[in-house]
Amino acid sequence: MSNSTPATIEDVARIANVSIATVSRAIHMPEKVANSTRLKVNQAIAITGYTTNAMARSLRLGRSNMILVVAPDIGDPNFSNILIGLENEARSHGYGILIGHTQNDAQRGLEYLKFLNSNQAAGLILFTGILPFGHQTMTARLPPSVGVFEPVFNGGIPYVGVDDIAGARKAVDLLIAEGHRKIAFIGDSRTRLAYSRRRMGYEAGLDAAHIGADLRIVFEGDGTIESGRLAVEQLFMRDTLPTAFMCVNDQTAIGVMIGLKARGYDIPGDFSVTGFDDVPQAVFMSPSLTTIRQPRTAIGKHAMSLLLELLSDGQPAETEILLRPDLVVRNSVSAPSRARR
Amino acid sequence: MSNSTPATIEDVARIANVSIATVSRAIHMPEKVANSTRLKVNQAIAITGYTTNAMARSLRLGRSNMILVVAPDIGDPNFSNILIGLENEARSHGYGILIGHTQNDAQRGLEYLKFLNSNQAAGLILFTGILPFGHQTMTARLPPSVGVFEPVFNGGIPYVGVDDIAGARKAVDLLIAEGHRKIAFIGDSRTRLAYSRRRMGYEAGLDAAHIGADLRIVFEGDGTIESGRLAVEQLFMRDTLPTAFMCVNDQTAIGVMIGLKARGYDIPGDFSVTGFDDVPQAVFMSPSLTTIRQPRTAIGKHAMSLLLELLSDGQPAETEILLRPDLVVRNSVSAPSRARR
DNA sequence: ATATCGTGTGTAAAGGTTTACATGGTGGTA
DNA sequence: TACCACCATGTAAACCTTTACACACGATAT
Repeated sequence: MSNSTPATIEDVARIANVSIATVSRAIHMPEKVANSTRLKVNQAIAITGYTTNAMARSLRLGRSNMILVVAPDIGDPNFSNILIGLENEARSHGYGILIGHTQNDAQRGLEYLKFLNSNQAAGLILFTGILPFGHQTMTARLPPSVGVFEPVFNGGIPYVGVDDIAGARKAVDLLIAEGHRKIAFIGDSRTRLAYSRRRMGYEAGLDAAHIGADLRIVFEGDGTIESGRLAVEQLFMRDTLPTAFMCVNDQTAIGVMIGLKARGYDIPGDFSVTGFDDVPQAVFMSPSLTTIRQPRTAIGKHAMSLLLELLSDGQPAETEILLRPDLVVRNSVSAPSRARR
Repeated sequence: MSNSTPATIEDVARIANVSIATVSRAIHMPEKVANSTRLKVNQAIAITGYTTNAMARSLRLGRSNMILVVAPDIGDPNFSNILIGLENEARSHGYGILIGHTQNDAQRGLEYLKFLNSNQAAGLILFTGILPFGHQTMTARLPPSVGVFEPVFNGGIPYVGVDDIAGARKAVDLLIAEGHRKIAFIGDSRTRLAYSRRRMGYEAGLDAAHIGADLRIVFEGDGTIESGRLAVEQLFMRDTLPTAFMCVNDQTAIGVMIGLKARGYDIPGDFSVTGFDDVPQAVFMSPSLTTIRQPRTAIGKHAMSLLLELLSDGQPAETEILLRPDLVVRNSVSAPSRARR
């Protein structure tokens, strides 16, 4: 049982006194072999401790049982929970997941492309909105792929994300319900499509409340903590102050809060702040951040099952799955202060 | 170039007008083939876009180019940065990494064991202090393995971690230097060896300062936020109050801070608190947490290079690599209040 | 001149699996 | 009884690579 070399299908066949073909069938197409034979084979498998050599199997089948997951940054706090969803779903279907991160480095992107070309992955999960493989992409044969968070630039790849417009709408509606009318949007329309959509939700909410363009303030940041801080500085300088800051993501919100606190303001007493994503830190901030939660594990699960579907059918059932983001009310929002209203 | 099926070594051989053996040699043992031939082969490779089929290669060689990383929980905030270190180091040596998490579920552990047995991974990185494979472990042939954070129970497996004793010593020394003498240790000696070592650092620090057993308070928790909160409750109930709480990890410290704040105390005015790990949240807490930083990316890098060494040599150069943890001074520690001293 | 050696290349086997095709046996129908 | 269909199983090829071994050729030593 604990021999030096692993048992092969041939060892099993010898012990069960059948051919290797029968062993293979007993494992993968049990209904094709007689009950008595199947029993013998199973016993032999138990005796030898045989497990199918995945290398040989993949070679023969021309596809592996691995899914490559490529993200720009695995350190991203959004990443790990998605990974859990991906991993669970994959494993329960006999697939494993391989991870790679590009750090937006074209060289590394190419390495993954080579990796895919060498047949090491049956499918691909992409976290970036763009294919990380440079211009070679056009000529490359990609395996079945699914995007996460937002559509993949080159098109043709289904994706799983969150309904950003609806999510943003929930945030802005909350602020309006609390009585805010002068609501700033600290955004970032350049890096991610999802971010542009959040802005659309913001605009839609104000439209619905008949709040005119004269009360709208939009600051274009880049989704980082620093850009949130910068937004506060700029708005104070231009003396166009809102009563609430609706931020495109939690990072930006953190920056905004740092900026406001540095100027001695109280949150939410003087200004309300909302985020988007519900990163793990959000609950530990002071005040804890009211934000929009992404159902991360569910996103991972859906993305993987969509991919698995693709792998078996060849045709995606749907090209876009948008999950419902939920409002998480904490302590960074209140009614606008009388003084500033 | 973008044919339907990938180019094989045979396609390259045909175009270069050599045998497949020569192609293989040109790629893997370039010094064995004549310059002119190597040139022809390289051109043919460029034309066909050939990449070695990793499945076939692994099958022939009897080992894969994948490293399996098994952690109890990939959502652990300590995890992702280590992963970055692991991934970078692996990739730069032509290996990819596969990830798995056990959630302390024996069933899943067994699946990974089968996975290893089917030759899909050349090596193993283990995050748990115990082998996650149940009692089958004894009989199993494990590939070369390296532990992270702490030694692996069954022994024989080298590991990379942090010098927990020295790290804890830095924390307790800081508290003592600030003037604290009655320092509680909120610990957890049961789940992880690393945690016991941190306690040893605590004891050693007090010994060195000649602070007697009568001033030492040790609460046995389980390393969770909740256990930190509970520790505060218990100590208040028993009316044995320290001036500082030295916590076995940041989670516990978070709990302690929640407990103290709930009772209306100011940190660090009334009580000082230290953590260990420097999780990403630590900086966002209020007050921000003074803690001991684990060099996570470096740990990942070292663990992987140790494993790669094992894969080529067969013999580990060393069986234990302890990295130096650094004190990160933030705002949760000050001199003890006069009232409580 | 022949023997010896080294260098560069080709031939073919092996690695473990899946599956198209062939085979043999059983039961049913004409 | 003869034929056919079907079912369970076996045989062998194929997937793509690496590498031990054989071979051919030219150079060097005897």
